[in-house]
Amino acid sequence: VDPQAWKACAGAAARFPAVGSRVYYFPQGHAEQASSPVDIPGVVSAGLLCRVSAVRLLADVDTDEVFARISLDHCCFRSPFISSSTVPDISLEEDGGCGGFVSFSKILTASDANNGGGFSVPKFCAESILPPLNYEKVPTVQIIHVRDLHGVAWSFRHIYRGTPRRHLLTTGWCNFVKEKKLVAGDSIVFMKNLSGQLLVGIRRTSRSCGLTEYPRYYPKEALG
Amino acid sequence: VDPQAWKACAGAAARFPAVGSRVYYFPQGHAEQASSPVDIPGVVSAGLLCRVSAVRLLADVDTDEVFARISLDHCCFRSPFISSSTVPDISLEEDGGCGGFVSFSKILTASDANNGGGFSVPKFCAESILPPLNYEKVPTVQIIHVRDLHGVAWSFRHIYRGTPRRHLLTTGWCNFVKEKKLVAGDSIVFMKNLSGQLLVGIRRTSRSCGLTEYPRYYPKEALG
DNA sequence: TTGTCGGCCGATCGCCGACAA
DNA sequence: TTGTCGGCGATCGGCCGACAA
Repeated sequence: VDPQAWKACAGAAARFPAVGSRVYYFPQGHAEQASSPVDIPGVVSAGLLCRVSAVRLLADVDTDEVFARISLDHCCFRSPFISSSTVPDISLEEDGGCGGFVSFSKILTASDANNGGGFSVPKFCAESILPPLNYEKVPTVQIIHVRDLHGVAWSFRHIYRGTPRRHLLTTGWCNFVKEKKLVAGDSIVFMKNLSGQLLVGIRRTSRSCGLTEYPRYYPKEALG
Repeated sequence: VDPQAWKACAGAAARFPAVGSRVYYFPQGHAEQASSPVDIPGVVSAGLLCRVSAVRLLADVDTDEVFARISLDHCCFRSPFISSSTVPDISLEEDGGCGGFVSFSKILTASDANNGGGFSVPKFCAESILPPLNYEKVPTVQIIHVRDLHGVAWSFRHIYRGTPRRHLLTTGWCNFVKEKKLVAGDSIVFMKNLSGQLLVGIRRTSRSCGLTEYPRYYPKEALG
């Protein structure tokens, strides 16, 4: 995915090593996070000096969560290594300035995540990222087109209404919440890239990982 | 699952070998149906004489489709073997009479499978399997409780109405259709076992295997 | 500035008898 | 006997401004 979008979604604390830098690989730390068991005979807790041969910035195809795949080289050891998005204490790769790429993240409130309602867009986010509205027309409304990190297109009705006036996303929003399985506490990241295209990313609260809601089997009594 | 329920769902043509009988195992036929590749070095197309050591009657946990797991013994070869529900030309195991176990199957019509409507219960099915209604009360209605082959309980509102009168399942039915992903052309099997308990099974049309419906991402234009 | 609430209006769900195959 | 249809009432989704934090 786009590196700037990746960083906006991963958050300011996200770090990953530069390609070519030397890092220590600790199987212990890997095993604690990996879903498949890690067992490399002869490698003990001391750590293994490696060279970073590649870093790929990716987004989970199901959850949209961003992560980095960091490939390591060793004399007799080569393995893909999936890190979490926050890997502190490793050398930082920085680019020079944001260069017109802007992003804004908001933690979803209960009202945002209720499928009954829309999404309250903070004023700063609307004015800095969303296309400008024609405030002379009433209702003051437009359809915005956004792509997620996988390139899938979404549209939202963006309206400026209420007393006092505020920015809201209505039609299209609840469908997005449903599809992405968002809950209150998750964050949404709105971004505008250099071409002016809108992107949307997701940062989930740890509690919402892998949660699944099963429908009910037992209808209520319904005697006529 | 209950052997009689299994047979009612598999259909009259279903056959499986008796335990202890001798059968030939053809890797070719197995490989054509298996989802995982079958590769047994040294076994060629000639077939392998085996003894049936066990037959288990099962229902797929996702689709409710019934199948038989037939275990085979050979001098130096033992493997679980999953057959389809129809395995002709193998010895037939028969039990003596139905002994009070009754079943009725119906192919779902468009009206049955439309989530808008209910299910038209054929008169013979209602009178031979469903609990008797009190026809003196109006509306003539009851809630029936049914278990699927996995033991999951479902309830349906069973009403006798319309001109001319007919049996219908209404409340609860459309939820069942949704959960089981039934489409027109699939069959539903209603059964009553020796204890008078109601069971429900499913036989799917081949076309509906593994079909998945994805929701739409793009809401229609909705300018106010 | 923005989170939550109740009102309200329109769309949809799903129960109904009519009618014909 | 039963499949399909249009009608229609109840429910729900979701858009709205009011109001207060």
